[in-house]
Amino acid sequence: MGNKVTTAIKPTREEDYPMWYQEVVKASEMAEKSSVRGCMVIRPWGYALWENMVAQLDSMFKATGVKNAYFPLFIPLSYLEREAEHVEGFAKECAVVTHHKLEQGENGRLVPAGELAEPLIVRPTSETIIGESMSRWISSYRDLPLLLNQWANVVRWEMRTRIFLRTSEFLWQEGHTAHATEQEARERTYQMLEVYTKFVEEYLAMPVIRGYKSDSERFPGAVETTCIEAMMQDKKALQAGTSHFLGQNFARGSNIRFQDGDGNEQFAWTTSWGVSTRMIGGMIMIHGDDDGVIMPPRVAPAHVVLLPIFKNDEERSMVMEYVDSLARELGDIPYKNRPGLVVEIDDRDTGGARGWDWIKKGIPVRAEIGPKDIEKGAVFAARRDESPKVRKSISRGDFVGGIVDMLEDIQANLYKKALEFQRANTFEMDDKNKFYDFYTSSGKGIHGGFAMAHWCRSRECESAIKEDLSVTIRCIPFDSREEEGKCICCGTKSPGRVLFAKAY
RNA sequence: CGGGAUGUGGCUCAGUCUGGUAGAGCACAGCGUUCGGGACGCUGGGGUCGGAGGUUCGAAUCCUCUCAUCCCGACCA
Repeated sequence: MGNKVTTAIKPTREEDYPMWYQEVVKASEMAEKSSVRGCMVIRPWGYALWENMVAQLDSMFKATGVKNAYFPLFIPLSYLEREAEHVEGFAKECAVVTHHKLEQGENGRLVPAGELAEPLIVRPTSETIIGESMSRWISSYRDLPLLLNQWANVVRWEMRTRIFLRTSEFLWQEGHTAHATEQEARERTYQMLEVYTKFVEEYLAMPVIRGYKSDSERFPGAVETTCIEAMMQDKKALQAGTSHFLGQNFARGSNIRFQDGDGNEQFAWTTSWGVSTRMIGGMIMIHGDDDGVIMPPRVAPAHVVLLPIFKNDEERSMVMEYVDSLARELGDIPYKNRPGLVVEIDDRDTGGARGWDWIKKGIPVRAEIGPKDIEKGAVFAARRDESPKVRKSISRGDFVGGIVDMLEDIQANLYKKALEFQRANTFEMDDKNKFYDFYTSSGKGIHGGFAMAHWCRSRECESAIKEDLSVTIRCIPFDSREEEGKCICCGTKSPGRVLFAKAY
């Protein structure tokens, strides 16, 4: 009782962060768990967000010369075997198709029949099957570089799943490129990581740290894996995207060869890079509050919801007329990569619950419009990045004229807030005891944060820390300064600091 | 795949120990009163109690089997 603040989402982040996340996803109607084990249903509000993300990323890829294509869902078992580390990495989580039809069995149940000569796996990633095509398409250095991307679903049979963050089936894009030289392939690897960084920071408003993965965290079969890591509000790290330099490993496995200008035959150098629906989970966890999702305006499924208020039919027709014309006016205002603002009109007569539905969904701007506003030629507006109670009367002209600035201001605020949080919870550490305390000290189940600490580069120290604290090396940051130091674990010489954190 | 728990209207659960043939809150529909407000009242729709078998005059409740989900451990965009 008393003056306790009621929140739309229970439990709150502080009370139980993982449960809060589940509730936010449900309450925002973005997605739900499917009756199919480990899979999710992405609902219209969540899928519209994904479509906006896809549209933006797709145009950014194309601007770098990448072209889209589509490859089979099914991959012959033998293809996977072509790269040794790749097999090891993915074999344990493959869905396998062994039959091609169903027959009536005893007691009328359908049973699989028609066993396949060679089982097919459902793609967990497509390096091998795309490599097979590349090997046929490439014969000369003139065919290079080959820059491909596919938007697809993939399946990884996960033990424990979490909606958006880790599901057995998920949506993503996978870029695959082949190059004549090592240097060009490496540059492409970094270039695409930059694209991801730009997208995630400028559109999802998520500040990230770019870096290299340690050997143990590398993509199976890659020579070098780069990544972007973001800090969630529970101070855990989430990998938001990866870009791999594959060397000639997959080219050897898939026989991707070309003749260079001197007539010599060489293996191509390849890359692959991907981001997935997991980013949605990250966006929710980084910006959401105890009232639900907060959508960054630049990717929001809709920008403004208009909430008409009326008591009778007479008021209704007057208010709706005003609301409709306002919606049309807003719909003609271009915003970022979109031709016009997306406006929702919610005229349900469900009392106050109506406004809260949109708060939970995270729409950037709400505007209540009733007879009093119309009289004043105004709207009663609220921003999702402010308390639900903060609502201001703004003249219609100022609202329409200032809406883009308001959206951009929300976008900037979200990024700023997230960056401040990340910085406030990132520490340089040189003392092993302090490091261990950082990740074990009590306090509502949320510990530590990001620790920038020295590491001797040995696998032993890395796994000792993982064993002791469930803390892993998220990346070796690109921009960490040259600095000699002592390994946080064993005390021997270290060439520089790396980013440690608990991770999703 | 090991350890623990749970399956009852759309959701959260009570009822299970001490068998007697299904309940609450929320959500949903209708009507009314309200309302710049997560409102209130009345009325109503919706469940073969995860599934199969057994014990019994009678099973949500007891027994056996089975399936599924969740939490904890080894893997992961």
